[in-house]
Amino acid sequence: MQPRERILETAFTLFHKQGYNSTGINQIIADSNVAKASFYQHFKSKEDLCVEFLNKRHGFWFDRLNKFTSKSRTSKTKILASFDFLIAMNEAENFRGCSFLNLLSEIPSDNTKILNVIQRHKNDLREYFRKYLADKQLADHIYLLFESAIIESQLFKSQWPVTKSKSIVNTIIN
Amino acid sequence: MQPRERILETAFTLFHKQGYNSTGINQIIADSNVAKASFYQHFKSKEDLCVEFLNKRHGFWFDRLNKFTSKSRTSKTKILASFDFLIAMNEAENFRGCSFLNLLSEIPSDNTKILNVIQRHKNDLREYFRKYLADKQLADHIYLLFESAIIESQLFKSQWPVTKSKSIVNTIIN
DNA sequence: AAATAAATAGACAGACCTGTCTGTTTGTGA
DNA sequence: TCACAAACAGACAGGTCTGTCTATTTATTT
Repeated sequence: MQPRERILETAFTLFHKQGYNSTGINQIIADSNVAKASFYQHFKSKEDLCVEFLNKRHGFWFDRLNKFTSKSRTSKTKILASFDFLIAMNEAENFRGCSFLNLLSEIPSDNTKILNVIQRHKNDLREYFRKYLADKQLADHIYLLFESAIIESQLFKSQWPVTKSKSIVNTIIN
Repeated sequence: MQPRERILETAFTLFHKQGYNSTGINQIIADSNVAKASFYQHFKSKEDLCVEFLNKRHGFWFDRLNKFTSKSRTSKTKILASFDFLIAMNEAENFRGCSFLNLLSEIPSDNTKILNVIQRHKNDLREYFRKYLADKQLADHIYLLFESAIIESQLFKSQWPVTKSKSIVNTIIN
């Protein structure tokens, strides 16, 4: 594997596991067996790597979501399966929550470059629910419960917010 | 004002405005006109100060919430007013979101000391809604929408998630 | 085989951070 | 007035961080 990909792979793991500010360039290059000069040949700064990480995570996350829900046929079952996807992700990633929301709290609020990537990701998620539902109000309602499910399960290190959100969605959806 | 209080006052402002990791001890003591030795006489570490900051913020936040909703008489209007409180806070604090949720993303996930304080705060908020509603499922539903309203308005730097959540709550509440 | 590009190791600058320490000044109560 | 405690200023240790630099080695291409 090429150095650039090794770096992205390592950043993908470490940024999500440890957070952005707690992960230094030195650890990234050590773990990916790359020289520091090579790193700065491929990425002009740590912030640059962060943007690429978020883009990679964006693709990864939606791919997995779509794969996970692909078995479901109806809109309703697809949406309910999306909550099951959250449960699976919490399990697989030890309740580390959403990389995008975590970064939102880590960056200064005037960092528009990264903020834009985060907003784009969440807009796509909002659109994901709107795609399946004619009732846009209902779609937003579900989007808000979905976001809560993510952040609250991270906070309480428990699946109850997801299962509760899912059961609420099950009743409000027609 | 005594040094200890000056420190807490400064930390209260800076931690919320800049975040925990972006605020150094040196800035705190400079802004509060206190010697470094004095700081470490009152707080054994930065983490120690962080816990006290969260406790102060907890009291501050619930005080303001209760004051803001005190005019409302019924459970329903009190709950709806709680969302108006969020709007006012976003306005006053420039969409910086919830200090507790922000810290959740900043600390390593094994920091149980701070995590406990965060969980306690959110449990109290969950209890706040349960206090007004016999239907505990409904109370949790509102709690989840309330949390979404906080985090999403911070994310989009916009009040729409709050007004949308509020209007949803207005329809699901009896 | 020679030339060019890419990757390597790792020292270094310059700036931050937390926490400790020394020594001085101020304030208060006996 | 004397003693004691509290706050002061600020140097310092020891560690972190990002990003730059030199100099060497490996690959690839012509």
